[in-house]
Amino acid sequence: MTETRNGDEAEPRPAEARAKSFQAVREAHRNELAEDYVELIAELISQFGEARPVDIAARMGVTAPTVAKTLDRLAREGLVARAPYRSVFLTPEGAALAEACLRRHEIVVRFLVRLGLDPETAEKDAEGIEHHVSERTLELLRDFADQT
Amino acid sequence: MTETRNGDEAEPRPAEARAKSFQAVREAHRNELAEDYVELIAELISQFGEARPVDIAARMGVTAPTVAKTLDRLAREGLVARAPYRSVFLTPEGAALAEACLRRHEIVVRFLVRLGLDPETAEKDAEGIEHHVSERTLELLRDFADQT
DNA sequence: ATTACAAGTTAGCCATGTCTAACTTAATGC
DNA sequence: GCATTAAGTTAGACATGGCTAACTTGTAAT
Repeated sequence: MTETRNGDEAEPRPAEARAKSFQAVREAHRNELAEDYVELIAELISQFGEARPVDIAARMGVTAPTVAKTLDRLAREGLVARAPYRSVFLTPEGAALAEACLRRHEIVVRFLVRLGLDPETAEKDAEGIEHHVSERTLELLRDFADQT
Repeated sequence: MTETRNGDEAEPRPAEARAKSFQAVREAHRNELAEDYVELIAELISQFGEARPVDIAARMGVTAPTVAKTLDRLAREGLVARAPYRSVFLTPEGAALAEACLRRHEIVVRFLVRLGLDPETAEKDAEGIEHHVSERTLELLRDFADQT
């Protein structure tokens, strides 16, 4: 039996298309942490001149060893540069990614606020949403936010 | 040195608030898979009368053993009921969760389409976004989508 | 009734992301 | 300059969510 189906009904949505969507979400999840880190690191650097693991930990809401492990991965991936017992810095690629993320983040926040959400909740929701917004959707959100 | 800071500048956003946002996102991620499964199972049941692991696998874009493992977890959590070599069904809690998710999913899709996105991309983006939308935001999206 | 094939399961591997506990290094204050 | 303490690292545990390979079960067709 392959998918008992009464033939004349319209296919709600092909199985493979859905599979692709879910695969894309999983893919997004894999990048998500990296994006949050470089975004935060960029911010810390512009605020304090450096990004220390302890500050990252406080803002990400995780412990220091978790930060260390993640930074190792990001270094492996060429997004950050680090030396033992020193602050973290972004590579050019890391900086580029951070900038793109920051831009996207701000668009999402601006959109949500424009929609009528309070800034605090907007920040919170944006944190989750931003990684799942396609380029096309981002444009639309921007247009909406920029509407007079 | 605790957070070198020049004192008179306004705090961009308190560290603990951000930590909370990220923790919320991680929390959402933990529920995400469960929600996607019950949502899909509900749909398969209404379409075909039953939800078979093989159909779930095809639509989630994963292999059968992965589905089996996940279904075991969902059963442990009381969301689905299953017997060896049989189709899967939802418990009352599972059905309730599925309904809530479906409702949310549709609002997000409707909103995106209303915004000007093509239905296919809307479905795709919704899959990622829906799990990160607060109740308040959902209301706003609904209002926007329902606007004449 | 047997056989063959599709579906489901089990076992075991791997990477990720979290944690705690224990240790090392660096910097600060006296 | 030495001791104290904060920051960073290392080791090791655990859960999750993927996978492949190999086995079992159920069913459909001859």
